[in-house]
Amino acid sequence: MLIRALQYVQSASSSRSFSSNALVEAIKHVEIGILSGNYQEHIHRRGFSSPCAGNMCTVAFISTSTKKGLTTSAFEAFSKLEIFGDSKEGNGSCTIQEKDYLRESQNSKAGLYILDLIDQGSIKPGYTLYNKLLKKCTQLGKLREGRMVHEHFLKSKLNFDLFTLNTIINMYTKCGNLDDAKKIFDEMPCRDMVTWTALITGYSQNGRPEEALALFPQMIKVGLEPNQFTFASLLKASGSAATDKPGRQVHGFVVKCGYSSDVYVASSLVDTYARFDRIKEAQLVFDRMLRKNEVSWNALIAFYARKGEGGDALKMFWRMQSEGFKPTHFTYASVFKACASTESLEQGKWVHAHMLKSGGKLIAFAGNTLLDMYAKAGSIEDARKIFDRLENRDVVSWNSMLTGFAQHGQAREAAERFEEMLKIGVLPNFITFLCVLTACSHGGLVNEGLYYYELMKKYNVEPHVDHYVTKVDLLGRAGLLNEAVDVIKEMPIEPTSAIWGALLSACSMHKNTELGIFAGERCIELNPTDSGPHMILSNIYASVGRLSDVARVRKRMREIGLKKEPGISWVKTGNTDHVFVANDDAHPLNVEIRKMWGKVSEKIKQAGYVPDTSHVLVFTDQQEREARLQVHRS
DNA sequence: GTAGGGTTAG
Repeated sequence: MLIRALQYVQSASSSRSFSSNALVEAIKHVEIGILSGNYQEHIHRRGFSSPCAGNMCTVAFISTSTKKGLTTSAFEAFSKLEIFGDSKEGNGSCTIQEKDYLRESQNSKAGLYILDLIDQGSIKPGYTLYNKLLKKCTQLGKLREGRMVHEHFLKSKLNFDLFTLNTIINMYTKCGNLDDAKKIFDEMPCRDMVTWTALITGYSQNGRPEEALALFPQMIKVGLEPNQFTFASLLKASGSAATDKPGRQVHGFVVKCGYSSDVYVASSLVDTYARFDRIKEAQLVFDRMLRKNEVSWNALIAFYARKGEGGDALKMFWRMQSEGFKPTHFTYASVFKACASTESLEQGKWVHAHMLKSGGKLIAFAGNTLLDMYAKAGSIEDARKIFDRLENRDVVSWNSMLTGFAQHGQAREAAERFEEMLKIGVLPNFITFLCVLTACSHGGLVNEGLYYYELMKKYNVEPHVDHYVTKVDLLGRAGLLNEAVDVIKEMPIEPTSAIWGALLSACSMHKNTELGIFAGERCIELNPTDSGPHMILSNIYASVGRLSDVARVRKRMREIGLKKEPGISWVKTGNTDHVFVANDDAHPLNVEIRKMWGKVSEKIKQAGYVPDTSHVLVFTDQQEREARLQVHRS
C-alpha cells in the first residue's frame, strides 16, 4: 500500500499533467499507507526526483501521525520539513508544478500546518512545541512564519514564560527585526541574563554596535553578571566601534569576571585588538591562550590579510597547521586576500592546491577571494575558471567576476555577465552597479553605462556618491564634459573631492583648461592632502604656459608638505623581484635595460604612438621632452 | 534560549 502510494506521488510529480488536485489525491494515498511502513527509509529508497516531493509526503506524514497521537514522530518529520518558503525553488530543482504547490502551501500556511492542527484541536500545544517551531523559523530565517508562531503563542492560554520569550527575541534578531525584539524586551515583566545577551547579540550581529554596547552598563546596573556569550558579542560590537576604548573596557570586565581563558572570549579579544591595529595586544592575548581553536588563528590571519602583510599571513597559515589546526573557509578567504594584495600568485596557487588536496569544496565563501586573487594577479582566464567551478554563487561572486573583467578592460564581457546575472534572478547590490558602471566607463560604453545607471531605480539601489563619481567619469572620459557638469549640478548631495577629481581627470584628458582648473581647485580645497590632483592641475597650467600658476601649485604642495610619490614599477622574473624607482639607475643591468627600452620605444612609435609632451615645459628640446614621458622621472 | 573568524567597489 505504502509503496503504491509513494509510486503514485512520484509519478504524479514527474508527469506533465501533474496538478494540485493530483497531488491532493496522492497525499491521501500516502496518508493511508504511510503508517504501515518505515516512512523515512521508503522516501529515501524511492529516490524522489526532488526534495519537494519528499516534502509533500512529510506534510502528509505530520498530519497522519498527529491524528494518531504520535507527536514525537510528527516533530521528527517536522524538523526535516523544508516546505517553509522557497529554499528549493531558488536552485531550480523544482518542477513548475512543484513550485505552484510550494506557493500554494505558503499561502495556506502549509509550512505551518501544525498551527492548523492546533486550531482544529488535533494537537495540544505546550511550551516545547512553540519553542521547536520558533527554533525552526529562526534556523530558516523565516520572519513571517516566526511572527505567526509568536502571535499564536500569545493567543494560547499558556502563561508568561521567560524561556519562550527569550527564544522569540532571538527569532526576531536572527531574522533581522531588531525593532520587534526590542519591543518584546521592553514589555517583559522580568528579564534574565540570556534576555539581555540575546538583544546585545542581535544589535552586534546586525551592524548596530553602539546600541549593543549601550546595553552593557544598563545590564550591570540591574545586577546581572555577563557570561561568555555576552562578552563574545560585546567584543564583536567593540571591534566596529569608533575607538578601541569600549574594547579595552570590556576586556577589563572579562578579566574581572574570570572569562579570560574562554576560547570564544579570547578569540574575540584577539580580533577586537587586531581591528584597531593593536597587534601587540592581539598577539599577547593569542599567545597566552591555554586553548586555541581555528577561530583564534583565523582572527590573527585575517588581520595580516587586511593589512596586506601577505608574508605574515602565509607564515601563520603554515604555522596553524603545524600546531594541528585545520584551515577553514575563513582561513582560505583571508590567505587568498593576502596573496591578492601582495600579488604573490605563486604562493596563492600553492594554497589553492592545498585547499583542493585537503578536500575543501570551492564554495563562494573562499572561492570569491580566490577568483579575485587570480583576476588581480592578471589571469582573467583562471578567474573565469574559478567562477565557473564555484559550487554556489552569491552576489559577491558576480561582483568579483565583473570587477575582474573591468580590470582587464573587457567591458563587453562585464556588461554581458551583468545582464546574465539579472536574467537568472541574482539581485544586484550597490557594489554590482559600481562594478558594471566602472567597466562601462573604462571601456567607453557610454550608452550602456547610462542605461545601467537608470536601472538602479528598478532594483531599489539608492545612488551613493561613488555612483555619481562613476557617472561623471563615464561621461568625462568620453569627452562629454558638459553632460558631466550637469550631473554634478543636478546631484542631490554636495560634490566631494572625488567628484571634482573625476571631472579634473576628464578635463586633463580632453584638454579643457578652464573647466579643469575650476575642478582642480575645488578638488584640492576639499582634500588638500592628495598629491594627484595637484600634479594634474600643475600640468594643466603648464600646458597653457601659465608658469606662475605652476609655481604657485608647486609651492602650495611644498607648504602642505606634499611630495609626489615616486613612480615605481615591479618586474618579477622567477623568484626575483626587480624594482625600478623614478630617477634610479641602481639596477645592475641598467645599461642593457635602457638599450632594450630604446628598441621597444622605437617600435611603439612605429605603431603610431604620439607622445603628448604639451605639459613637459621645462625642457625645450623635443627629444628630451619625449624621454621624460617614457621612463620614470619625477 | 544567548557567542567569536571571510570576500566584491573606491
